[in-house]
Amino acid sequence: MPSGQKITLEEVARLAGVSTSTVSRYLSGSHPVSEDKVAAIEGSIQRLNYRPNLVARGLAKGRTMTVGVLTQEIVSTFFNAAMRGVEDGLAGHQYEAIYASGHWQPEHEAQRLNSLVGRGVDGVILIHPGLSDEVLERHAEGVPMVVVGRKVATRRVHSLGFDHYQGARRALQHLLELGHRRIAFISGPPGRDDADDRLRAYHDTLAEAGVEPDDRLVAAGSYVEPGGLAAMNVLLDRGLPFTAVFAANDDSAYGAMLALHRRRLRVPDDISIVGFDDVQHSAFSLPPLTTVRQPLRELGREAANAVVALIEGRKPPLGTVAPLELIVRESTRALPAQAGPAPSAGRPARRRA
Amino acid sequence: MPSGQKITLEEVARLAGVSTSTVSRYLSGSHPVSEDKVAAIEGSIQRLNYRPNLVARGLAKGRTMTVGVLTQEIVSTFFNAAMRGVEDGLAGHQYEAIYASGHWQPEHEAQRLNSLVGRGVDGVILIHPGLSDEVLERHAEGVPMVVVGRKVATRRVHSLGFDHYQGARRALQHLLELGHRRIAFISGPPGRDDADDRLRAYHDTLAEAGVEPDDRLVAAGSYVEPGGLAAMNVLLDRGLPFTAVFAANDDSAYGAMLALHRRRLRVPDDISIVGFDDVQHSAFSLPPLTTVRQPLRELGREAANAVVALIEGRKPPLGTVAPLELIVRESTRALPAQAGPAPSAGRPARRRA
DNA sequence: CTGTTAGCGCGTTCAC
DNA sequence: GTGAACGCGCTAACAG
Repeated sequence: MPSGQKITLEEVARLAGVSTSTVSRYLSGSHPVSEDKVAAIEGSIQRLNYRPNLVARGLAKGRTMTVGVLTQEIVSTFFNAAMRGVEDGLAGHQYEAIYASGHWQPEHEAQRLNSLVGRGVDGVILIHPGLSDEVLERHAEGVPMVVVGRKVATRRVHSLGFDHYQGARRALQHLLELGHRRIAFISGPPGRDDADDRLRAYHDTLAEAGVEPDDRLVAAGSYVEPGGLAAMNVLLDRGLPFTAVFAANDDSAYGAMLALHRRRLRVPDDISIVGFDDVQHSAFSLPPLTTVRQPLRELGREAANAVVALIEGRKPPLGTVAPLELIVRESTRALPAQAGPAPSAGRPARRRA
Repeated sequence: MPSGQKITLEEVARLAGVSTSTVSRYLSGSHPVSEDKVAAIEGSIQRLNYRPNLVARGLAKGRTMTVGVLTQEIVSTFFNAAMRGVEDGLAGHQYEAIYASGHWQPEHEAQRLNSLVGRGVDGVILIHPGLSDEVLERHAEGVPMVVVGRKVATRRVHSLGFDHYQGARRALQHLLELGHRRIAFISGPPGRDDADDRLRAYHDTLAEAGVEPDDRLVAAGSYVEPGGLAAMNVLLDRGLPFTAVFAANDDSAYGAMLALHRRRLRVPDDISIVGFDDVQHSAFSLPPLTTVRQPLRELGREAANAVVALIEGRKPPLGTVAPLELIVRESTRALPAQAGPAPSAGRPARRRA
């Protein structure tokens, strides 16, 4: 009795002694169906182990009840947190997500986007897209679109994101409050909004605190561990003293911490370090990392609600995006006020032998 | 001239002055089409910015050129490595992947699987499924199915996986070669094949080396950091000396390392530790973790090739799955042969104050 | 409430 | 080579 596979609505109808429309109506609940027919239909469905063909349904209705989610990398704890949020959010409604990734290549990304649309998704969510605003705008003509992680200067695409500038300021203020003055910065890939925002916050916050900026305290990272490691080495090799580092993201911080470890510098005893993102691992690194938490899952959830709203013709609730929060753990500590109360000169970091 | 959205094959045909069949043939390349018509069609497609409706195509052909990938968590560096491999592998053929996750709940998993099939995927890849062999077998009647990470005792579903037993043995041998004898083990969730294999390897390998097993040196972890942390605390609290720990996976190792750190025990000076998985972060932990690498991406690629073969009626190439490899980094070190050459008694770990 | 008739957009015979 | 039908499985508009 285990079914082969392809049972159609028609067979169910025949066995139940009704028309296909009746079965269809029963399935969708769009119109009332008499008690006895319902019973017959349910029995029929059971015996045949019928499962509706979503493809056919999609063609007929013009809607597939799916939304496409396009990220840069499926393989990334970072993106995934957002994806998980999208899953959560969609589950509440009747939609399902189908994912695709652009692998940081705009052309590939565009192609995947086309594929998603061709596949009939009712809406799309782009997480940190690399495509230009114009390209996005054009595509948005065809499907409801919401962009996560970047402001898109275009109505017609709904964009959602955090205030990285404020988040970064919190990190810097924390360091400042701990008495640090010589604070280095490991940047993210230049050109990306979020990376630029964090850099800007670095400059502004220090300036406001009366710390004169020193570009030699800034090194370029790449948002991944090897970049953080290299950047820290550059910083150390320049020979300028500093007592704390703000890394543009957690992964960079990990790379930097390894570089420090290699030179026998300890965190936070010799150098304090704060990251950005609060990826899953950050609560368990050695030492646990002080960082700025991005509630990505929540953001993903918001995004899901927004697309669904867009799809159903409502206007998406304006971003109630939570503010970025500083999570203080153990990679930062107050600068011992040993060399007098002078706040303008931190204790220089020890250099390698 | 930017299109609204829904241009159909028919419109393309009309504008090109040919029939829909001709356009269809041009698109699929199934039959030759005359030069001039080709030109007209191409022009028409360009001007209209036509994109085929994959849903309709799927209905008509009965194939959607997609394979469903079902994992436990989208949000997991571990699963994702395999997913990335699947993406790679599928890219080579014409297929695309659509993902879904079961969140460790078999019912949910079954439901998602149904949804994938209903959505018309031509095949499915299940990564570490929680569903029983019987359930899998039943579903496999409908779609080509390949299971990754678990042996399914059933023809009809093709399963692919690593030899965790051998991998774990390598880890233990490494520790043994370094002179360790008192080796603790932090297990994974009991009942899972891979976890059980690793535990078995622990017992066997030590026994073969003439080390008498001591169950008090085994603590239950859960494959996630908090579990590793708790397990290590249990181990330490038991008061038995040990000089090395084998953690059933990297995340457990991280938790364990944090526990050690809290008690001022250093890795590898006081305790050596080896993990399992080699997740991305492991090359950058402090210290970088010695671990057993699972080439998941390769495995994912194999899985992709296997489904495609199954779908196209060929028989999948028998698993050429690479052996697990030990990656020696800095979390393990030779036991200083201080207390004489006696190999049967390691230096006890210091206990907390 | 329910059966009948049309399509949804595209692939695929079948004749020409 | 090419066009005219028909059908994939299901929903929707139209009569009863």
